[in-house]
Amino acid sequence: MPKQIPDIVIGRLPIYLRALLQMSLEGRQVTSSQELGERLGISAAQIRKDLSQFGEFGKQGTGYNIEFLANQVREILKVNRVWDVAIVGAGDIGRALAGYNGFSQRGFRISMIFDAKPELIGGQAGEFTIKDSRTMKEEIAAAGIQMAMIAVPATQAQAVADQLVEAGVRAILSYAPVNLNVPAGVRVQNIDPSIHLQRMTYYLE
Amino acid sequence: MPKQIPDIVIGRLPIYLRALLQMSLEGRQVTSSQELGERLGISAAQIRKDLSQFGEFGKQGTGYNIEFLANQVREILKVNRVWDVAIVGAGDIGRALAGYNGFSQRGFRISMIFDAKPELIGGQAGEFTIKDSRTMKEEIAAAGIQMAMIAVPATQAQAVADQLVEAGVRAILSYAPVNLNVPAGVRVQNIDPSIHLQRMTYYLE
DNA sequence: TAGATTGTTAATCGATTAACAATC
DNA sequence: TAGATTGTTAATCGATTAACAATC
Repeated sequence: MPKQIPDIVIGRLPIYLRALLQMSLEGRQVTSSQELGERLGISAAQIRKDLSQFGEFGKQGTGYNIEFLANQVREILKVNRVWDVAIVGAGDIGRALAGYNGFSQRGFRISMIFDAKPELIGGQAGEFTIKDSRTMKEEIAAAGIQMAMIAVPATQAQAVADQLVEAGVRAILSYAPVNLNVPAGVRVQNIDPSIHLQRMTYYLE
Repeated sequence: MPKQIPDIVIGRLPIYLRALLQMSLEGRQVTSSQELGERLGISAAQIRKDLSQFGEFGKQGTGYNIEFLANQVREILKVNRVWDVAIVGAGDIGRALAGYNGFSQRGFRISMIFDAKPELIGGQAGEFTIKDSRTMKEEIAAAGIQMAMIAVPATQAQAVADQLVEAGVRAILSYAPVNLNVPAGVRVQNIDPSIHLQRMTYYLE
């Protein structure tokens, strides 16, 4: 059995990766846990500890080669490959996601978009033709797609999630402002701007 | 000095509130820490512990009155009032946010939207006229706005954040895929779909 | 009353930090 | 070599859970 890595550590790796990519864009070759920590507001010790769960990626005295470390983190996170992602819902958010070109550099490729509204089906969203969500389950299953983003109204989200799970999806990023219940083995991440705003008002006057 | 509440507790309160609102919509009057916990995948003990940081909101033997508890949580989070929020960036995401009607029930009101592109300035985004971002700092300061959402390209985000801080904004929800550095006392939340997706691929095969 | 559920304490569990030998 | 920084251990800190008296 492989060593059990805390989920909170997994959650920080994408942040590290994003910072490494930015440093790389700035033309930097090498960094240190201290520098990375200062940029991210995370302690240097924590960064070293997190990375040490997976191997030894640095050199004493000099730090980490940025390109090398980025590749290692990509490998750990399994984003050194391309994941097909389905979008469900072709409203404002679904279309914004379909047109977003930031996914490809990060390991993802939008592969289908679905909606239930007859007036949207057959229309365009980014470079995709919007498909009928009645065919969703079989198309996703046939394509072997494991990841999906939900951008449908709150009232529809649970039903969509259920169908996605039946189709074999095991990772869901939901923009619907409701809690989704899924079986063990299926991961869910939520994006709800109101929730994020409400996390901050407590500290305001 | 008021008791110091862990940020992780504050982070769960909006989740509780959202679940309470949903129960309320379902016509329910009363719930228990156990029921709430089952819906959210959180232990009942944790919910009781979290709430007990702020007061005694339940009744032994019966549980919590949903409407009452929701109001208490709103008060704790300070979303029993309306917060004006500025949007910076009128691309796909900014316009989706400007047109989103879910904010008003959750304590927020979009009040302005800005962009730097001449061809967008003066145009419409939802019910708003897009303003010139050169006037952003003074308009936000004049209106006393404390919250903003950033929906500009990654390359612009830090400069925008700096201006927002200068204008008096103290809570920023950023959709730009970069880490923002802000002074102490300013809170930042990030929404980056790639980061959320990358948090899940580790668990896939 | 009997049953249910809270609020809270103490115990457990897990995450973060400090410190430093190893070494580039 | 001297200085810097890693990887790792042990100590600290903080969060979660279990358990139960209080009480509705």
